[in-house]
Amino acid sequence: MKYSNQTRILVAVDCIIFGFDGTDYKLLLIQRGFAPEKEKWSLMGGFLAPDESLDEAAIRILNQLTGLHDVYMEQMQVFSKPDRDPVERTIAVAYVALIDIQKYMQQLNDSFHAKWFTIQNLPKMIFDHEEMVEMAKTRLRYKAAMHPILFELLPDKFTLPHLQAMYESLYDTKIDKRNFTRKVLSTNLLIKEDEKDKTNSKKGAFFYRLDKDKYEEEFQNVQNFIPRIEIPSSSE
Amino acid sequence: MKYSNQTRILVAVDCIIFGFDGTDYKLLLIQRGFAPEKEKWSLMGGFLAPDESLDEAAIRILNQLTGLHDVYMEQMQVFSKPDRDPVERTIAVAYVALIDIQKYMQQLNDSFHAKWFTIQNLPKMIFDHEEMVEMAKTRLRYKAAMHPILFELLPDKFTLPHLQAMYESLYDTKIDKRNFTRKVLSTNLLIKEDEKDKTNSKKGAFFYRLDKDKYEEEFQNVQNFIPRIEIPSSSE
DNA sequence: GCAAAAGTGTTCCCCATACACCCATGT
DNA sequence: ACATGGGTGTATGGGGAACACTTTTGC
Repeated sequence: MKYSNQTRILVAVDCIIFGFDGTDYKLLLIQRGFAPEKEKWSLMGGFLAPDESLDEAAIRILNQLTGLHDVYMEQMQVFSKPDRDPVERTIAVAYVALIDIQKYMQQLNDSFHAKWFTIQNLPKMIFDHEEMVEMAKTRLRYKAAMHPILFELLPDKFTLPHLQAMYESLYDTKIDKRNFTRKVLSTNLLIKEDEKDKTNSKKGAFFYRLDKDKYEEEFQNVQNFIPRIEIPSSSE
Repeated sequence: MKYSNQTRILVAVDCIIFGFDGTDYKLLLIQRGFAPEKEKWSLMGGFLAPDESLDEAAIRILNQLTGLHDVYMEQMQVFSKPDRDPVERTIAVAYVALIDIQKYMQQLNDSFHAKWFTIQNLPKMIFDHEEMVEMAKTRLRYKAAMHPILFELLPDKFTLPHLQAMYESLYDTKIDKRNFTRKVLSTNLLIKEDEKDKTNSKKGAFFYRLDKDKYEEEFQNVQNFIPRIEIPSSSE
């Protein structure tokens, strides 16, 4: 039995994939090799299959491109303007993924002609993908101000200056390192390693790693990572 | 031209409609008069039409039931388990609406057999609608702790005790009225009227109304309406 | 020995909380 | 006059922000 007289619609999933390279936020895009909008860049996307949920579809699509599993990903919003895809009426469910660029580098699937773009310098994209990215940036800023979500972008071992640079770059602000250190360590989410990272200084900065259990346990707690910032608007 | 070899899917819109009657939070449900799941209650829903966006569909569907325009409504999340609707594969985009019960009372469309339920005492619902409602409650608590969203549930004129009761009920807590008053008034979102509401006391409580312009301007600012509350988890 | 980044403590101020009494009015 | 809910001020403490010098080590 079916519902009669109703329109069935194509459902796409598009993944907005963020990374951080130590200095800048990056977005992973693929070059579209076919019409329409050949030459323009595109989010990694695909269509919802009959036997999978949207979350499963998003995981599948992300994995096709990056080879990664166990990536932080969440549903953002559906884009549904009737004419957003000129080929056919399609609605697109946008997912946001945060990945550690290092891991991706190792597992890249090159057949998609993917490329990282710094988010201040994005190319023309197809359809409404630019709008999706704008919303994702806004939400990331909104959410990261209150939840320790940016850890998803970090490698397993990272330094406090590295972490601080992520916040400073995301909010385009300078943060006092003493206050930042105190605030971050007071969450007890970080575990100090003995090892140091000497790539950025002669003295070297201690590595930390995330206390995974505590992180998951306390993820929802509202933190206050960013001082005095006008937290950007969000439709959430 | 069309995309070939892809599955088209039915797209539903379901509206989670909250109200507040001065004491309790309410949810507006309709009784399903047809199989499957006859007798159970349901969110107000409908299917996405070919020429409308999801936002438009949600507004249309809400209007059919309540007759209301200009209602606060936002997209929550898509529910997409392959077997969520036994009739046919359907994905459902859940929208959350906040309405002033008084206004609704005047404009109710009775042909849907709609009824308000207090949210502590909800009936069995069809499909995954209970899950949708749970998520909506969680998000409302999450968002209302930081944004002045609950004003959407209030009539044009309301009193401070009325407003306080909304917060106390939502978070199941007692709030000190002096601190609450100070905090709320410090937002400058409220305009005091000369008139008093005498329905709840002999002395009467002053009416306030919302400064609409300021409200829209500052909606995104992160406030801090709820003291010492464990803000409930949210997938946002 | 010097340049360049990492690490570390203290003071102050503001804001959030806790707390109790008087006011207005209908009965 | 009294009961009921409405309205108001103050004192205290904690946490966020501002702020500068020492340490390490590769060159």
